Amino acid sequence: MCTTQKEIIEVPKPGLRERNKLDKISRIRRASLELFQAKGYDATTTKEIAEAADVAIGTVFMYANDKRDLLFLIFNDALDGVVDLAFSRVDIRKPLSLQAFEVFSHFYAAFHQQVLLARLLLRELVFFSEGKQAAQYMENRRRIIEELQAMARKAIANGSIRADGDVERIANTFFYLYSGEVRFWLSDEEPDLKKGLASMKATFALLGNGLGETTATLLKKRDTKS
Amino acid sequence: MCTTQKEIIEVPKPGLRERNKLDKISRIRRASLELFQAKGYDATTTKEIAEAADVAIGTVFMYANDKRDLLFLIFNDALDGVVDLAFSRVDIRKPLSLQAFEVFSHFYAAFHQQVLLARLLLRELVFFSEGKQAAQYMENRRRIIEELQAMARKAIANGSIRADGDVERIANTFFYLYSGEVRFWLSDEEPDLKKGLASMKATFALLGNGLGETTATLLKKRDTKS
DNA sequence: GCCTGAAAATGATTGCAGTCATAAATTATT
DNA sequence: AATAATTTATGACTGCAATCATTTTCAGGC
Repeated sequence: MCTTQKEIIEVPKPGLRERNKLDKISRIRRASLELFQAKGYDATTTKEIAEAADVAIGTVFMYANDKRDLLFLIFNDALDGVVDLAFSRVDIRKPLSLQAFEVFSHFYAAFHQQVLLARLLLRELVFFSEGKQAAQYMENRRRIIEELQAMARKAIANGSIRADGDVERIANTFFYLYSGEVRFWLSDEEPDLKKGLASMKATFALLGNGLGETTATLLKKRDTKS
Repeated sequence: MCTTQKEIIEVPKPGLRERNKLDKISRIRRASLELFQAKGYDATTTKEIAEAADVAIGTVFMYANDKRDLLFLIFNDALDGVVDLAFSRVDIRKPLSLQAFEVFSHFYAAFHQQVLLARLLLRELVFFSEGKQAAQYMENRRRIIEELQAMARKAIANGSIRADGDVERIANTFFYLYSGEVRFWLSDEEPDLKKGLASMKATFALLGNGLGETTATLLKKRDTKS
């Protein structure tokens, strides 16, 4: 029976070693979160975290390349979930800029519950991270951009945005604007969720409408054709 | 003669103390630059910098709050100059997105000469810096945004962009796009100046033209009117 | 030229992030 | 069941960033 079951289910055996490992990581994450919240990031020492997690200091640095990597360890799983949720709710009938806004608003909601840590996360987050956990974060970001590209592609197929657009550029542009907006929002002492969202929405709309530099040209062309 | 001269020129006397100070700062800057370039940022110790600059370690931390602040110390003066140059060359007859592109292209040129350090600078640079030198950098950024706003205002007066635009939002938007673009560019192993500039130009043009979400609406309105 | 207060400079010291040689725990092999 | 191989865990230790009590240097008043 047992052997049969083993053969039927493909990946059912986490293995003792693996389970121990995950348990330790989990304890480190919890300890980091609690101590960072209670004492602040700088005031918390990695040794304290190790003690609270009941592991040796060396173990902490097995799962986080350095202290800042612990911030990613804390957020990564949660953010993966947010990405899933955010993109499962897009409505491709809406204007693309609004779709993008709604996607990113989920991130705002998540960050708003952890302003202090979110601020630190974004402070430490940069294009050139190297930590184990930061790598997962980067992967997450790649996914976001990919999904945005898919949205842009559909919008073009839809005819809801101009057809000459480069989906990669469009996706990156939304991401750059989001990055700027969210940092600006979090740089406030006590970030206001509604205000932050309104600002991002307006900025996305600006991209949607454009500055109007070519409007004149566009109208002229049409006149000539018709 | 001397006393007369003293009275004529308003701020001619730097004072010995001030001169010593500036000299020390200058030596620290030079030593930091040389060592960071020669050995890399992480491999260089602050003690080495102090020795090379012929000052005590404590003195280094009088003029830089921390090690990352030294990066700003290195770049600040140069960047101030770049800002001056960049904005002195704007041609308000061109499309706003092109003006902005030309402004930021000066930064690309500057960073291109110091890719490694520029990467580090932008890695360490964030919205929430606190160092003495970082503060100067922030001030610099404020100036950039202000100038961008002025450019947007003129463009509206010009009639070269839609009049309903919020200049603050427009300026921020350009800055966010630049920030994203420049980081993406520098994240490449060996950043290509032309490619980087072309990418920023295209992204700015996208903002200028918009995604075309409202084009249909716009044309319809016009048809109704005429 | 001397005195006093203030600003700048110093470097021994401290506390922490992160390492690494060693050990323990788990899995694989016979 | 014994042994080998591999992965995970450990914590004493190291090197460095950053501090701060003390000393030195300068300016301005008398």
